[in-house]
Amino acid sequence: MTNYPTNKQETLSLRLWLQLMKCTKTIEAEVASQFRRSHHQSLTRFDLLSQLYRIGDDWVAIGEIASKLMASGGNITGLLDRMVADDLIERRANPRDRRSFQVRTTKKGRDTFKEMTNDHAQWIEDALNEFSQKDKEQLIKLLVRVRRAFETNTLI
Amino acid sequence: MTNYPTNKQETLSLRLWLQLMKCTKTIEAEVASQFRRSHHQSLTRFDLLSQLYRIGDDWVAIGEIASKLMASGGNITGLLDRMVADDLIERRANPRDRRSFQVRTTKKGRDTFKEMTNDHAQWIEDALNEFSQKDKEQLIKLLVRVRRAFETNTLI
DNA sequence: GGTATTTATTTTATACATAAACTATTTACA
DNA sequence: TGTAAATAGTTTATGTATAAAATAAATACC
Repeated sequence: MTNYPTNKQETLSLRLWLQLMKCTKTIEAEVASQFRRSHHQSLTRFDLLSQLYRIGDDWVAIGEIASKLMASGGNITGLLDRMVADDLIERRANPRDRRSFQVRTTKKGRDTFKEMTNDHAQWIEDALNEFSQKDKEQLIKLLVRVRRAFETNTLI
Repeated sequence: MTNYPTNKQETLSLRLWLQLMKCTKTIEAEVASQFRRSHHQSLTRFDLLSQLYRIGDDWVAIGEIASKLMASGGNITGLLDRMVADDLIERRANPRDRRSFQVRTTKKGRDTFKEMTNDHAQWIEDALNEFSQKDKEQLIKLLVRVRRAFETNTLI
């Protein structure tokens, strides 16, 4: 009796996943709150500006950014609308394909992104400066392995 | 000329944080999508049911769960409303404090949680079974250290 | 015992996430 | 060339997140 699987003996794998999530959420919440306070911008917007920067701050099709953001179509329209309203990006019709639209950062968008990036890098640097290069490298290596394991595992 | 700070030389700390986020998001998206498919439930609901289970599936004040979920007040009311509507939890006035309300899992809520927990543990176990116990333990240790570093750093 | 403060929750407004249905093109190809 | 299929975005519906204001009851304290 009372011998049913306890459901409570957390395996090591499960503990690993829970710690991973907890760690990420803690940092993410902190960074997001800093962005809101210091720049009145969200992490999502920062992410989008990063993608545009990576592309070279040139005109890009909406679908291309959407895929890089892992944002599902329905979401991107409103996000871009709001960012256009705030003059961070501009939108135009694709001259070659009348189904398609393109966006690009404005000067204000680029300036905002630059400030956000600098702050962001500084916060992370400050928080993690106690770690040795070796620790960081090992952690990165393990994280990449975990992600790969998960990706290949779930593609089946 | 063209000698401005490139803003592009990602430090090791930054790379660590980006990999951490990428890893977590990948797994989280997968788990969330499985929960939706298999149980028509969200990660947030699973999280809430977990907290209730941890407490012993007894009546708990709404504020207490809210704090454990790191959900900000305004959010919890709607979440609970929907879960009550789905008969996963029940709500009552606190007999001792007329400002306060309490919630508790229903039988359906407990059953749902049990099924979700089993599936969840299985998915994680399957995905991470290639890792040695030593790797997992080390990763957990590092993650806890990272989180601590961040928590203490930002409390200042 | 009455008033100020604190506490518990809800309401409101806004942002962001997903999925599914829809519109307007473009492309493939018979 | 005409029609089916694919593609690009938007719209709609719903769920989840934040912050700030509102409501109501309990507590503190003079």
